[in-house]
Amino acid sequence: MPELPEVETTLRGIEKKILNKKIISFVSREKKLRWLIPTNINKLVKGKKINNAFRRGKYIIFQLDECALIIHLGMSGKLRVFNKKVSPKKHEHWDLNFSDNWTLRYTDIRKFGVLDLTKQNPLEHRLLKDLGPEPLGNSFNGLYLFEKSRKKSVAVKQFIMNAKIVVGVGNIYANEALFKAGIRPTRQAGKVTKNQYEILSSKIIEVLKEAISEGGTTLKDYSNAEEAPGYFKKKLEVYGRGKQECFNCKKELKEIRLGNRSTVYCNNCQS
DNA sequence: CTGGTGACCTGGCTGC
DNA sequence: TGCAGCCAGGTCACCA
Repeated sequence: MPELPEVETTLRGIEKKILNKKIISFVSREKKLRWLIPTNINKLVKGKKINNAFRRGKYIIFQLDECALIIHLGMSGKLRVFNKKVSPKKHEHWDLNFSDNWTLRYTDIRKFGVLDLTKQNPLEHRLLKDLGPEPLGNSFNGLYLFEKSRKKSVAVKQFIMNAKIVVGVGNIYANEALFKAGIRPTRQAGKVTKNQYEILSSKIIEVLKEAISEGGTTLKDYSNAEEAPGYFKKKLEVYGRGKQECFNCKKELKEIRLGNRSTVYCNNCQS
């Protein structure tokens, strides 16, 4: 499901309902998502509160006293909050229950998501320690991409989707940003010029910010913490539009597979 | 090191 | 209607 804007939207939707409230229980109905869910979570979070909730890349982190929960939504994960008794349905894998009767519930059809607990600094966790800069942070820019990409033969689309280079750019927004920047996704990363990386970095930022302001992109089943869809889909220019006409030049958009991901671009507008 | 592929899961859609 | 095959917002593990 979710790229950075969807994770950000989810976090904004849940945080005010869960911060600084006493946790009465953690309940899991599934042993394993992408990896095993630690069996000691309830013991370690019960009676504590979430002091801080933040996003790093596509991970959501809840910082408690002496431990942190690390959450990733995978392809189909969702978090939502509610304050009435709702019995869990299929694929609703875990709940965090608070003393004021609010519940945070995780749903994930495909179980590619992650739930882990660490007593260390969560940013040093094995899944987080090698992540690249935040695209909406101040260390991300065209010069950074240019320098990181020298001598790399990988396609520029796979390059910007690599979380060790920059976090949060998934398939939808990679396609969109490359279209806006006029760069063909198949170009070797090391052959994209500094000037083009300046444009590309600003388009990545632009498309992510706009998607956040629209509440993310709902293709099939993404919904935020209040179960509302995102509206960015209406603004997609290439993703999901293979063989349709380019909004810019009216020629037919090409759809190929790159690194096993569907990739759409305009052969005329992107070079 | 790098790039490429398979793996993890479930469900929806397409086409025979 | 049935069923096989393909596809999906991610990303890690493993191979050459």
